[in-house]
Amino acid sequence: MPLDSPDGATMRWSQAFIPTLRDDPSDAEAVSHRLLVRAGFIRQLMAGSYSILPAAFRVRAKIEKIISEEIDAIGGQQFLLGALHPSDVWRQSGRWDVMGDEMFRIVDRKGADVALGMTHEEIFATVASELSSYKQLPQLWYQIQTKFRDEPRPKSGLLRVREFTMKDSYSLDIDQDGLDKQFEAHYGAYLRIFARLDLDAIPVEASSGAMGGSGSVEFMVRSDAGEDLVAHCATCGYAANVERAESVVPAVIDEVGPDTPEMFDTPGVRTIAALETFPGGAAADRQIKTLVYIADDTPVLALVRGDHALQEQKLADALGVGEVRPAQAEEIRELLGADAGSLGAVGVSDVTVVADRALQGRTNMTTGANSDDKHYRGVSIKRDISVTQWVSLREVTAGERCTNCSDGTLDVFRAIECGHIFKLGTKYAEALGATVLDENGKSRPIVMGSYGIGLERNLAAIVEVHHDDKGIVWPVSVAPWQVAITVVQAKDEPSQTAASTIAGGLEAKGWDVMVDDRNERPGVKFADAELIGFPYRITVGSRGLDAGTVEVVDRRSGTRSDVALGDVVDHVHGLLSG
RNA sequence: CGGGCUGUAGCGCAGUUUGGUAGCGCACUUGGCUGGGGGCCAAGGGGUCGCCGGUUCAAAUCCGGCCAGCCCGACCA
Repeated sequence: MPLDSPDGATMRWSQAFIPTLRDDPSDAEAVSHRLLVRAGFIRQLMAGSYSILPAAFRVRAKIEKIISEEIDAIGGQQFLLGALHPSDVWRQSGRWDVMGDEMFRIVDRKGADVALGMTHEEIFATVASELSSYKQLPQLWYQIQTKFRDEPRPKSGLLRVREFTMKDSYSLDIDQDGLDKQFEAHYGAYLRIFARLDLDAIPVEASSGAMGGSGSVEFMVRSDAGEDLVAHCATCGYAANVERAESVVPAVIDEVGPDTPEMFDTPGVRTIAALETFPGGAAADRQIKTLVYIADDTPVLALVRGDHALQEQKLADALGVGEVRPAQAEEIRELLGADAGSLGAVGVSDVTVVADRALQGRTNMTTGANSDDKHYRGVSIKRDISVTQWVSLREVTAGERCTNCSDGTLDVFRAIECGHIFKLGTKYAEALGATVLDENGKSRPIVMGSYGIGLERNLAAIVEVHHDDKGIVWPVSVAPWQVAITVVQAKDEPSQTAASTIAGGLEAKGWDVMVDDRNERPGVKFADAELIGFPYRITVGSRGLDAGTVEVVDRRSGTRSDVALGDVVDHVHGLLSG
């Protein structure tokens, strides 16, 4: 029996609302967006908000069921919290300001600030304040509920929206050890969920970003429609978001250089590349790139090798701030007295200088002199620059050596973030007063973790991964209907009768069946079935019935086989169960 | 928020340069012929041309403002 749908059901296409389109929608770029609209699963209401039509609702319901089964299996208790949040809990955690424009805010009739929930740490922590003893821990709480985020740029259909459903769970423990255990439990549950969704999700090290906390793993599904970049080593399996990824940087052998830096004229030179070709300049890997960023209103200098790119999230993480932004031209001039293109950190004090480790110990380097059209050569970093903090700041690129194993190289590819798990720690419990007494009668904040999966994004990711030039190819586990029965001649009574009999047999075995009884041309029905992506299709026509057979088509492989009418239910049941 | 582009029937589009009262394909309705890969014939229905204002005898078309959507970038638990 199929676990996913113990109660099979039959739908007649002539009664169904599945508005398929003959042409691709003009505004859809991503494959999943194009196919989900065209196959009649979704319609856009506004930017970042979609109507889920019946076929998509069925898929979403199956995804939801798989997720809740796996979270229940690790001890989850399901809740349903409000989507409307009072501002004060967000103020208590400090995120009322941090979230900025991404939070939808409304004012109620009394003039009070209210938010539409974008995540629920604050609310679960509020509920958790009723816990009073360590004996009540651990707890694992979750819900499946709508989140609202006013994304600056919704895109790619269901992949990036402003209103979506998320399964978010929260672990509550007395200590870090308990958190680690629940984190591991989620890690396993997530791998099982993605396996059942037929998504090849790679767990990767990630930045915790504005969530805070110590540990963070993203589950990434490789796809060109993805918005994240993942560095992956096929040899050892190392995988990390480029926001965190590291790689081996071959050492550059420097000359010792002069005793002090030498300033020299570089008229018109404003870029690393220009200085490479300038007489008396230097190769990019012998230059120091100096970037000015603003972190929490404070300027900082970020130093990377001339041929390396700064990873902004790494800088933000190093500084312990939510985000950093490049300084404006005026801010740069005010700070260093020169324009971008002639900047350097030599002799700079009173400013935080964060440098990439690839620069450690380098000598005889070239960098800007904080005076337009002038650079220094012969810069020895240890001697000439006061570095506040040495960290990894550079963004890895494909083809570089893996840091985790001796002989692997890194591949960098786009991926969809299908799930994300965080070790939050005590931040929210402390802010909202969720404390319990430990065995010594001492009050301690609850240690929390939070774990999210976006339902519609996963639905879209499945389409991104499972489709061909004819349409979607749903995995059996989440197909809106696992079988379509195409009645070739709708007016042929024996065909309709045979289709109903087969549908009844499959339904009794727990499968969801769509009978295409529409009075359409066969070609239309075949094309629609392929577009929508039923895993198996049975063709019932007078030609076959005369010989006592129907045709079974496997959507994925395209394999067709004639099966005796009396055997087809068992045959297809076998295919679906295998 | 910067850059690019687009709003005309349910969907895909033409018409805008050069102002003259809206058109094509698909879809839809009715009837008929068909019937194993988007078939054919005939007759129909459907549009405040994104919105507001202006110019003009006359605006889808020209001018001004606004709104919405898409793509790239910034941004993004």
